[in-house]
Amino acid sequence: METEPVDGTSARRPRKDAARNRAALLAAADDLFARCDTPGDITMSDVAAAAGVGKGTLFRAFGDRTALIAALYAARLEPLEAAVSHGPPPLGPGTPPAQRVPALLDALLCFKLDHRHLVLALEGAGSDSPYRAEHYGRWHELLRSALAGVPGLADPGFTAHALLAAVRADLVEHLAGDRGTDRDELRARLGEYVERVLGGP
Amino acid sequence: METEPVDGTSARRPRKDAARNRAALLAAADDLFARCDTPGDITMSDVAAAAGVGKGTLFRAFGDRTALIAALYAARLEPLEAAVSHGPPPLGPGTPPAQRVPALLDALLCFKLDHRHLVLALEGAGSDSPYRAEHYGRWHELLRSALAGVPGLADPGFTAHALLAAVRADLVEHLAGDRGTDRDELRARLGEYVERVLGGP
DNA sequence: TTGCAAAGCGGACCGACGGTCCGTATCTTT
DNA sequence: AAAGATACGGACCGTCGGTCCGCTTTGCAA
Repeated sequence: METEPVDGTSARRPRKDAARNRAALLAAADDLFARCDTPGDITMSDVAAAAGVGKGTLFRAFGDRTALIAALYAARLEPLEAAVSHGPPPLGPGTPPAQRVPALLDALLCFKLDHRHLVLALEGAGSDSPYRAEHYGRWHELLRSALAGVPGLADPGFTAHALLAAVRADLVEHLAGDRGTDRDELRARLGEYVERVLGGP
Repeated sequence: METEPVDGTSARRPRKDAARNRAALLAAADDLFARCDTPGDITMSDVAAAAGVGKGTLFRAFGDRTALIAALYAARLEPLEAAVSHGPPPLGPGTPPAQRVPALLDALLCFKLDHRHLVLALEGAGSDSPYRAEHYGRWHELLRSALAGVPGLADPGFTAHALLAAVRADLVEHLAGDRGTDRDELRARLGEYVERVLGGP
């Protein structure tokens, strides 16, 4: 006898305490990463303790450290991804490349400025390169397709990689955090740079 | 009574066995990092064992893991740094920026292609960002000063950061290693990109 | 050549961390 | 209410970077 509901999602409703603990863990992790200087300073035990649960619960809920951070990251990134995939211009689809490319990069820069601790934690957590993360692939493809509409660009794929590299979390952290560059100044610098890549005046 | 020689260098000649062991350790580490898939797979004990010395010797000689890798890196980078600081054009000083900037970045790209394992090991080793490494500062300053001679560039400092980001080790690894992009094709793509940044209309 | 400190050696040892396990407690369903 | 399923939690484990200290080697000097 099959009690499984017919909708394709094979996910069963989590138990109430499980859901509550998961939320507590996310909140605790977010808070801890926000306060600390270096993401590496926060241990998994710290997170579990701060959430008031055992370590087993933490690992049961998320699997491993990387997945925990990825879950945090995904939650914060979701509004931006929504704005990009079905929001109004200049981020949403249907915007001419000459406006959309700078807008995308500016949004990404702002996101990294606003969530430095998270992005640093994510890039520092995985032992494997950030380029294998699924969300990088999405952003690259998005930027590549936008760049494809810019006249005179020989290789939108490489250009997309290079532009995304200019807003990498640790570079942003270096400029904004260590060297204390002002947020708006940084945005302006990036804007000038992007315009130059796109092709002048 | 002062037995210290008068020349300012307070470094005492290392003992013969120490020098031999240090060399053996460097060779062993280089070999191991070259063979492995992921730098993280090589432990300090592995290196010591491969060199035929104890772990204490390894840490006595280099201090910690990061320093070991940095020593390897510095040894390999030295010829390039020499070519840049007092070699002939197009790398050496006295080259017009329009030629020197592409040459520098191409040389850096080739270096990272040739020493992928080392650079990945270095960037992956330090828990702190690569931007705090001293050699990054040197390359940034070098590139910045070259870019200062390019007309119409609003902020050579940011541009230098952005261009250096385009040849970061893990991006190069992603393109050349994972996606299997051909070496010369990659160089060509980078060249086009750099020209575009340099040569706005 | 012999003596003797200083320098170096090496591997047992340590603390920390990510991750696992399983007896017990809690929830959900009938 | 009873039973089965699910989750809890913290003791536990393997590994790794790094330290410590008794023993050996080296190089200087008499």
